[in-house]
Amino acid sequence: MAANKSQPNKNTAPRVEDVSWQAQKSAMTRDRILDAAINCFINLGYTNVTTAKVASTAGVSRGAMLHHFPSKTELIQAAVEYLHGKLLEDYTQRVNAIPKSKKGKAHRRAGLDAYWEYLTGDLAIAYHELCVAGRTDPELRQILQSSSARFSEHVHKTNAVLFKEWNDRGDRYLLAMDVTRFMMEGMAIDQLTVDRKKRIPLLLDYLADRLEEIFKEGDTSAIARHSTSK
Amino acid sequence: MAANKSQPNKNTAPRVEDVSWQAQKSAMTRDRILDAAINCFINLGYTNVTTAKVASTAGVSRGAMLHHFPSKTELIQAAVEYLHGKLLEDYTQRVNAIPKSKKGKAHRRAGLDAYWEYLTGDLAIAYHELCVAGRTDPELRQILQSSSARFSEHVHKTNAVLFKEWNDRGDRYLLAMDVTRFMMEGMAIDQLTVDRKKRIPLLLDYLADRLEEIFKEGDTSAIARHSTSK
DNA sequence: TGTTTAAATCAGGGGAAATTGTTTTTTTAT
DNA sequence: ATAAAAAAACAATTTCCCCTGATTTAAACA
Repeated sequence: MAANKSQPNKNTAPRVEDVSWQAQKSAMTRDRILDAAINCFINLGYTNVTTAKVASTAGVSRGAMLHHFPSKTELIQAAVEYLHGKLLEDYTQRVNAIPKSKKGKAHRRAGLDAYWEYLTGDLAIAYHELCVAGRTDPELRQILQSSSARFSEHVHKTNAVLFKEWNDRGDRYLLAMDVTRFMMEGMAIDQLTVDRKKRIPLLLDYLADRLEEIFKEGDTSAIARHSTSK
Repeated sequence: MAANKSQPNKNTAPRVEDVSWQAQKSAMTRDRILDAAINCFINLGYTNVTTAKVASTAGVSRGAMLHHFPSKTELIQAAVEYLHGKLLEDYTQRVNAIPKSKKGKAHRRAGLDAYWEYLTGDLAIAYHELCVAGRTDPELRQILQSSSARFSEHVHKTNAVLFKEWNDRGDRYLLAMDVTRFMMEGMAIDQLTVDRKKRIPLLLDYLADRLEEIFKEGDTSAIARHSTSK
């Protein structure tokens, strides 16, 4: 579950330009620890995470962890950044897994489904929990803010690439992004409390149709109606 | 902010069938404590709430609180039920505050705004936090579940009365309810993290237009489009 | 190749802080 | 005067963070 990197092989003669074996191993346990921290977020919830739990989950001693993260704060900080990275990776991976054969409407619909899978995944749930906890935990809030700035930047760029066919649509693009995001986030959050799985596909269909409406070539009725009602 | 009940008046002669003054006073401090507990949820976050904090917030001693709630669990339990009551009251109050003069589209739009105010209010935010915490706290989860069953029942009935003009619309009614709820919940959650106030009215306008579309008399295109895409 | 050196890892514990439930004392109303 | 309610001090458990000393391992060098 933890690091799926290849084990450093003692028999391969390391060349001088290679990072030393020790450094490799060190980086590996560092990642093991961060993965363990994220798993603790997922399984225990942020408030129940202690350094001891993370260490035991990672399978390292607390003393060992201390070499990488001298204090709990630094551990959390690193874990949040690591989580941001994994979130981005998870998302782009799901989007990239969409068959290239899908075009137009089918492609957009597949994108919605991918986003849904992402949102209801463990990583996104844990991240949401962190945000909620940050409301009353100034230190965590600080960490999240400084880290999420870079994250948002990345997401924005990634989306601009993924949806380059639409991002010259200005307001429509922003509207579609927001509607999708908020509605699906709302659905995902609700999923935590009550099980309404049966209605999910129905609602995704509805949302997909609304997006088609927004992006319909030359049709400005949705926008027009919107701006007049304001 | 706490109890806005009238102080029990010593001069009013209590009749035999009246509850005794002591009982009144006792019930009053009970409510004070529960209000304090909810304020603690709001200000400290569920995980940071301790019995001592609640007592000091309520302005009573811990010993006094023990008379009403012998253990922390019982306090939380009572507070959750109390919160459910206040949520329902908050919501219906906002809806009832809509001027009777508003009809049709304007009425629906006012309903949306009222729901938005409710969702972004302290009570709803605290409740959401409880739900999130319940994911990894079995005891709290239990409490929420047993209490939310009754709550959902109430909400359902209340909505059926509030929106009696539409709840004979079957699927359309359910669709509108879900879309509204999820999109607005998503927006409200996001509000916790980043400040996107500028886009909120825009999105509420869009949502309002979609609801009008759903409820447009005789027009089945939205539903038709939806069910065919399934 | 044998030896040295420095880094990484491990095991355990100290000790402070916080929280909960109990018990005792004081107040208040009947 | 008495019984309920509130206050306050008490006790004991638990939790959790950080540090110290010992051990292993890799790399550096003669």
